[in-house]
Amino acid sequence: MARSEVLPRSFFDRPVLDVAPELLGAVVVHGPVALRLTEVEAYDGANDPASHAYRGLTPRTTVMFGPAGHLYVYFTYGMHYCANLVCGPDGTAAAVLLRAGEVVEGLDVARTHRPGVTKDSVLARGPANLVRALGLGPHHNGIDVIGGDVQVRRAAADPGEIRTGPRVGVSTGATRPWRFWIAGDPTVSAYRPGTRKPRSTAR
DNA sequence: CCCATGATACTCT
DNA sequence: GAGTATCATGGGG
Repeated sequence: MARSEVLPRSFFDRPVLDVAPELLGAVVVHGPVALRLTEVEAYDGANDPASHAYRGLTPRTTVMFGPAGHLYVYFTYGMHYCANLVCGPDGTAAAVLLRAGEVVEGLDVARTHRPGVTKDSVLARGPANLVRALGLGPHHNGIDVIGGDVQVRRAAADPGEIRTGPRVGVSTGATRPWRFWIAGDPTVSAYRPGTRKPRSTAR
């Protein structure tokens, strides 16, 4: 039987809305820690007001405009790092934000990355927590995930279990249902489920 | 359980 | 100078 195959660059070098849902279930590996992705979001720089790259190339977004299969790590809210997988051809700025996952290997090491956390299901819940659980940091910005320090193994979630909804924390382009997660997964469910009751009255 | 708020520093205009 | 692809905590139900 096939051992888990490392995703090739061609997997990432496609439209980001195709790649994102297929990443659910895939396993990100860094050192002893392996993480099964349970929640991701797509960002499409050219067409997406919520993307960091929407306003064009800046020093920070250089990696997003580069070739597929590299890691884009950014700093936000004064204290957190988040990680994306760059998609699409060189010159475009699409990427998939890694929002949550389940630690499936190296649990002991992942716990040391998240001191004080007692429930394993929250080790990698939320994009900044995921980065910490994996032991990633700003120095991983731009690294190649094909044959490098960080890799992604192919594995697919049950298509019937995939849900979509609006992205978290974005103010512009918020209606686009470009968040994808695995239904009922404990690493996702407590974190802003897509079924918020809308306030009926206009404001 | 759910919601509201403060912390904190980098990036771009 | 304003905004931010967030998290942990604390209070109320």
